[in-house]
Amino acid sequence: MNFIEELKWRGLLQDVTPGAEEQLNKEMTLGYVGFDPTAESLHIGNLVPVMLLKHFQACGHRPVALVGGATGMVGDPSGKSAERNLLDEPTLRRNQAGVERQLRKFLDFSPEAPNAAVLVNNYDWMRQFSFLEFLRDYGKAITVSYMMTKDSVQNRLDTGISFTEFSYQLIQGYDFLHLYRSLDCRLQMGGSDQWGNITTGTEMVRRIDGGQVHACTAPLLTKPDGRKFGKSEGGNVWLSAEMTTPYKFYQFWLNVSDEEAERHIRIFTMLDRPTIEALVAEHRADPQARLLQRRLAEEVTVLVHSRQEYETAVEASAVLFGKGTAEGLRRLDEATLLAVCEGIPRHEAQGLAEGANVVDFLVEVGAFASKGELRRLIANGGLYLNQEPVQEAARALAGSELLHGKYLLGRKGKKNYFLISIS
RNA sequence: GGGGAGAUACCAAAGUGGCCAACUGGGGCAGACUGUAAAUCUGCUGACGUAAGUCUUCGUAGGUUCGAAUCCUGCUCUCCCCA
Repeated sequence: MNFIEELKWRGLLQDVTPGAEEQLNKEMTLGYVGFDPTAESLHIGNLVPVMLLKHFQACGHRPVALVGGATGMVGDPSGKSAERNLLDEPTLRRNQAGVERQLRKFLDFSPEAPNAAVLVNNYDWMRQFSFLEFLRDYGKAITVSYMMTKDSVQNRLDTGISFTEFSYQLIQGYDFLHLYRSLDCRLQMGGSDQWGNITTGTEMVRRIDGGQVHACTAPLLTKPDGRKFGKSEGGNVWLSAEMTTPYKFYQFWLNVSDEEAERHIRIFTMLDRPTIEALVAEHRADPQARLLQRRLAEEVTVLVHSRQEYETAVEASAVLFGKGTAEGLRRLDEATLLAVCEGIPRHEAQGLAEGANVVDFLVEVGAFASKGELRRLIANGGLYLNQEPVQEAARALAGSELLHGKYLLGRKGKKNYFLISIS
């Protein structure tokens, strides 16, 4: 399988250096992607470069996942409109461990495979560098005017950029040189926002060692309206089950628009071309069945979580979004109810005073942050309890409304559920 | 080193003594329509309060004033020009 061709039809290729394809066709090649540990978990935006590595391996090449323990200490200016605060050391190390653990899951590291994946951390080779040594041996190879031409720097010239973030590309560039020297790694991949940083690397390898290395990038995903990809109601969609429950994760994919679904199924699944084309055709014939969304959600949830967690998410979705009438909900036995609600936010209450006011109660247990907000929501008709709309804010709650005498299933808008359990 | 400009709510950006909890746009949330879609339309978007209203907010610390986001001073940060 030709890697570059594969990326092309999947819509995963934005830029590629001339000669990259020849190199890949010539021999098994090492290629790397860097992940800076800016959070304890990767999010679905990072899934794009992860897929690059997966396809790279599937095409017979050897993927290197680089965790940016060192680069993460400095801060990448790419795509940032302002200087960020540096993460402290303990946070960074915790994040690093989390990211490493996740990366291991996506690639084949089994030692018997000739193209087994490799995991490295640039902190390992950057930490022993002295500042002077780095300046003398590597900083000399790159001119300031070259560094200034990068978009990531240009965009910050008016609003300000520290020397620290300005230097980021040198550190990342050195990574490439290091991997080239130590592993004969010849390709760096990433999102298109990384193009500037990556080419600084290829340039350093060329000027310092006279080596020829290559780069390719994937387009930055945006929603059809141009907004950033990867956020859903209330924030990022994380790969960690603790930070984004598998249910929410599944729901995110199930909710993508038709347009996005057609693009995403090529990007985020390993399904082959005929399979995908058939699915797309079938979906277009009967869009309301949302076949594409279902399949996409299945593939990605199974990849990131597991088959079992996927199945739980499907069951929960069926109950919450099916013909979920109030009576249907009451008929569920307690175990099923709890299983269904596993992935949704949960709040504990110390007991329910008979006749307690809805607004006061929900804010008290922490389901909502502000009474004003909740009142507005109710006035708009957006609050449901046990699948029935709440008409007025002053309504009182009765103990008889509780499911199994201790649960209250709330819903904000069409799809945001929460469960309150009362002891 | 010298001179100039600036810091406003999630972001962008008005406001230059009371009419400002702060125009507007984006984002976000909700409603209608639908397919848990897109597009469109509508409402909301500091906290508390049914409301009248009260409280906290315009980089930061003080000051002037009956009254400040708006005026003055110190501090922090940013940008531009000259050297």
